[in-house]
Amino acid sequence: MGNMGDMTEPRWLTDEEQRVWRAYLHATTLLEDHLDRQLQRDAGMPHVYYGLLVQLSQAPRRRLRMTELARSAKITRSRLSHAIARLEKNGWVRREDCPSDKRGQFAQLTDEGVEVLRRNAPGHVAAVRQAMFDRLSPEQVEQLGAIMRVLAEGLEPADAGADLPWLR
Amino acid sequence: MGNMGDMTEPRWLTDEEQRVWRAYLHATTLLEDHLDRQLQRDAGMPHVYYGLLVQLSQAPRRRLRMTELARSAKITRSRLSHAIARLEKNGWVRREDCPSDKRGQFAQLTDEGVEVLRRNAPGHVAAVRQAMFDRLSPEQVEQLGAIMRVLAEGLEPADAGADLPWLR
DNA sequence: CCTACATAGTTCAACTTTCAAGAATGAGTC
DNA sequence: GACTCATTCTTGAAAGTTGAACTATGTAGG
Repeated sequence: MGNMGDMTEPRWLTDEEQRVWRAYLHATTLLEDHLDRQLQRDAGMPHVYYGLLVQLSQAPRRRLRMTELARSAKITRSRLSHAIARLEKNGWVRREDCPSDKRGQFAQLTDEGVEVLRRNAPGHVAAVRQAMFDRLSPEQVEQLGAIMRVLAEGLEPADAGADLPWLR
Repeated sequence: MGNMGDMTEPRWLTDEEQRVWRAYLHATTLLEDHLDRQLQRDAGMPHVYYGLLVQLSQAPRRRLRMTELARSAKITRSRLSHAIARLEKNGWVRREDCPSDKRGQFAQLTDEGVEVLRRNAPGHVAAVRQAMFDRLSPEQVEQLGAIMRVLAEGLEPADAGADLPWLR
């Protein structure tokens, strides 16, 4: 059932495409693992959690609504709830009620959280630089940026509209 | 302690580098989530597990030693043990003792496993194609391949030698 | 006000991943 | 053989993630 009514042979990947796809998977998993370990070791949290602190640090009053933070970090609200609970236990984030909407919560970066970022940002930037920017030519950096923007665009509004492009 | 003796101001990312880095994180997480959901929905397993079946399907006799499979899939042996246990419960993989090394185990793809792949490969390829290759120009595909190969190289021998490049 | 429905965030259970042991076998040396 | 150390794979507990169900509040229409 499902898509079995499609008689056409699927368009397999060419050899070149397969090579690129594997290189992509290979490199992205290695890099994510590398950063995860670096941050787990130095800062005591996974990469995603670190990203949450960064987002908060750049927000006005160093705080964001949960939904907003989830959206900008590309994670589910459920995952964010767990993550913030953990970061709160660490003392790096505090929750605050939203006055204008009693359902709402702000996640706010504490001074301790700022300090954790201050202490770990150099090491993290160094890791990113060493893994990526020190190895690519300026042209490649530009190409990578363009490519990643295209890919993100294709997945952004995500599932909605993906099958119905005329509704965009 | 650690790297606090370093008095030099860390080399922060330029604006352009930051944009590229964010685009990279953004696109890679969206894509991985997308494929995970596609495969979870259609094949009942996460992307990594699907990758294990693919690796096995391409190996001689459709089987690989655990360590070999872990290495080629870039995951720890521990993680692989758990994963294979789960796939075995599904009936898609079977374990076999290695005659020449009594510590060793083969993971072998079952006929059922082959069938699962056969059924899901078209959908998966379509997802990959739609997310990546249908959106990039041939030049971009080539550029992406080159870039990813460079990044992988830098992380490949991984932690060993990373801090001691003169030992390579 | 009341109903119906939408939105914000949390919680629970099932599942996956990680990390630190641990059990068994292999390999080298005396 | 006995000792030591390395390698292979597994296990168990803790941490993280997911998807669905749930609570509470907001919003629109009668």
